[in-house]
Amino acid sequence: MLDSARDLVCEMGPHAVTVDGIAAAAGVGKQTIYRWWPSKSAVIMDALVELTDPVPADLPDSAYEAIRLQMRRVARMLSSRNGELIREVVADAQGDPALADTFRERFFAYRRARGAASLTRGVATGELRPDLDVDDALDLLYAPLWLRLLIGHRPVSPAAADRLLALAWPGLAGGHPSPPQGEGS
Amino acid sequence: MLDSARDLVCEMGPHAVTVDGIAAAAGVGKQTIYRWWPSKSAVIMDALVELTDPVPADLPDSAYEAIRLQMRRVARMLSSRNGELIREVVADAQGDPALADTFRERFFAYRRARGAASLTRGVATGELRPDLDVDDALDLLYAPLWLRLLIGHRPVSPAAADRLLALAWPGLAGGHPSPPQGEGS
DNA sequence: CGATTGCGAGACTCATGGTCTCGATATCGA
DNA sequence: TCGATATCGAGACCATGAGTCTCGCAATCG
Repeated sequence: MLDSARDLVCEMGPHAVTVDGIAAAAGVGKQTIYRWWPSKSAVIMDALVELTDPVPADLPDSAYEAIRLQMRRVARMLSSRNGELIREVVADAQGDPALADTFRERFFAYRRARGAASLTRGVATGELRPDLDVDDALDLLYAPLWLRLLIGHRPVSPAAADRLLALAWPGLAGGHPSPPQGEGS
Repeated sequence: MLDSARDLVCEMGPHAVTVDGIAAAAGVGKQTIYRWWPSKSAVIMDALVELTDPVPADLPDSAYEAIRLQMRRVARMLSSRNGELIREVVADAQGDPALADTFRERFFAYRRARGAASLTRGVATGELRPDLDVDDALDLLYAPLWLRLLIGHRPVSPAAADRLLALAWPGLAGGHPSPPQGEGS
């Protein structure tokens, strides 16, 4: 039933999702939904967490290629119908701190950890600069994709992922570690 | 009155803003609000556009410093109360394409153009690589700040802006233009 | 075969965006 | 000065959708 709810949520558009709609589509009573989930947002959250694809497992040895693959995967996910779910949850999370926490902990952080692993490995193998701040690097690489989903100013595509990685890479790999004139205020 | 509405919107939290609330706080009737704006979201949009700070005008000659200053300014804005307005608008924009368009055109693109100018100038002066894709670079630099506002996984601070710029800089300035093994699929 | 429980269905409450109406006030013309 | 008209605050009203309560049916259990 959790599955059926998830699928049925995906059926409809991003904002056309109502609890009545979910209940009707799933062939259950609204009360039954509220028996398991505390709120509509929680349902969508669970649908989101459900679709967490199984670990990709076999990543290339090259950190660059591994990260590229992960970025492409994220781009694909964000541009799929699942992206609509994410937009919905993120929208609801503004002004609902509890939901925001849940989203960060159960979805965002999980994916982020996977990306962090590749970066950490890259640091270990020397492909990435030893003093790399992994969190900053993750933001640099993935935030553009996420923002494109949320703002819609540009398309989220695997090609965009490739370009962004290529653009950011020298900084991550360890070109001259310090820019022009240092960075203190 | 447009101003008063803006201020009063800022008074309240991000999601605690209701049209009745705005009307009451502004000391006007709801109808009067709907005389000027088509929807609640439009009111907040206008409040947002209103606070577009006047052009900073004097930027340092160094592209790096100019961009750094702009990023810090954005970080400050996003972490101010105006950030709350933005969160509200972006949230509403999910599932309201018309509002999303308006936001992109009247707020996002405007700010983006300012950032693009600095980048373009940096390309002209040779500080940035000649083949730089300005749009990609803008995403790389600013998206992390925006995403931190919207997801809240990390704080939006001027220090973060500095770190992100420093991290991205080698790629923008023109370290080895192509990463390890090209970038074709 | 009867009692109890589970659940679909849908009525109900409440909040909020958006519309309609009224009455007071302020302006304009005579 | 006085009446007509327009403006606007106030708030009633409607629609929608989240979340709760109630009912009745049916399946299970004793």
